[in-house]
Amino acid sequence: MVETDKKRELIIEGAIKRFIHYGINKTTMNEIADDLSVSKPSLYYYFPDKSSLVLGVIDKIFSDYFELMEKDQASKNSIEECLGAFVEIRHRFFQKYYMLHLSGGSPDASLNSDGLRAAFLTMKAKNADFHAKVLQCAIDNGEIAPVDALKTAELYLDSQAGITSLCLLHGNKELFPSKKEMKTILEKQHQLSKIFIKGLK
Amino acid sequence: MVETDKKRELIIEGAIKRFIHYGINKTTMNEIADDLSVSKPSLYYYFPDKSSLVLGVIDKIFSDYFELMEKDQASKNSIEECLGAFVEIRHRFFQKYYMLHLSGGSPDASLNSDGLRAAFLTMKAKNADFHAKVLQCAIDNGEIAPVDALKTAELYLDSQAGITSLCLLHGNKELFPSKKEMKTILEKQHQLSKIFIKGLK
DNA sequence: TTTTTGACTGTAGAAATAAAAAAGTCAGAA
DNA sequence: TTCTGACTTTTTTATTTCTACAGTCAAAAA
Repeated sequence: MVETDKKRELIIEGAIKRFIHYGINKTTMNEIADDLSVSKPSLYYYFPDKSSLVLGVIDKIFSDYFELMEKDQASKNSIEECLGAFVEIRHRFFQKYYMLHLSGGSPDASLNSDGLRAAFLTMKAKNADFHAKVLQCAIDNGEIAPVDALKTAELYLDSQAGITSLCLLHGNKELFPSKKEMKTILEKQHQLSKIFIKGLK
Repeated sequence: MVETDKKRELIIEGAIKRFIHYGINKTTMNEIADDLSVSKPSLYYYFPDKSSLVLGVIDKIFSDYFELMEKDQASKNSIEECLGAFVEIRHRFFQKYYMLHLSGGSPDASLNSDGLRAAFLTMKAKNADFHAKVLQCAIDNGEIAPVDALKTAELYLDSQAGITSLCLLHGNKELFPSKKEMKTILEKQHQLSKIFIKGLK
């Protein structure tokens, strides 16, 4: 059974490589299989369908994300420092996995199955919980004034994601945002983040 | 010539009525003409093409918007009160003219001609200037700390528009946002607005 | 001269259809 | 238990046809 899990991981990693370059919809099960030098039915032996594979991919990516976030949190001592670092982490993940359209609703119909939508909402909730925890720490430390930590974390994340969503909407309609757009997003997120935290004091 | 301007206004108002219900793309020049009991070439006598008419419509709507904003500003004395009232005004306009997709980039290809895009950017800049003016007042009053008023106004408006953009992206994919979504947007905008202003003190 | 119109044209987008590609299955081999 | 070649079914894409709309014009009305 441990061998099976290993194979599953291998397939997920192979899928991610393709997804990063071509997106989910433009990657076929055959391509993933060929990359790994196995047949398509082998893939279907480990994953009942493509959606399940994508689900596995999303789980993997977010597990990496949360691991990184938690590791980074430990090394920071002020809430400003902490959230500033988080902006950077989110930005890196956003850039790396942009083709998977993991941020926000599905622009094209990449992830529109019920299962994927649900998984994505779970991750969003987990992210909100994580940020709420960080805010609660800051409240307990007296760094910021007492507020509903979860509600505030959700608003904070919405404001951050809103910036991204807005910039992409206005920006060039290429399939990939330009270097300059990316920089603008990052800067605005940092600025907004700073003002937001200050507004919580 | 004053008669001509009157006719133009009448056409614009007729066009707005149709646009509000069916959107720009699903409204034909013939329908607008029929509503006004004139022929299509009459419309083309006053407007060289449909884009020009849409441009006229946009000018009218934003002129109403800015008029209302300026009137409202006069009756408020704190920056919190002022921006809170502005959130409400923007929300009303957003709701009323939703079908024109005036907020953010063109979701479907409603306004994609160069001229319309330019007009829209002009309005956005005007709005930023207006909000910058309000912020500058607050700075001069000592209500908030000194900052680059224009840059801050732009960030503020982006954060507000970002909330809208994000909620619409996640929400139901009907052609019109639900009552509940609208309420959520408004609430989040108010909350974010309050924290933002507090963060500027 | 200014404004309006009926009758027209070319084009852009919708609808329909055909072709291609990809998801998913299965009997059987390793 | 894990894997495969050969297959079927569904989805996507490309192509064509058709329709409805934007925009024009010569001429009439004001």
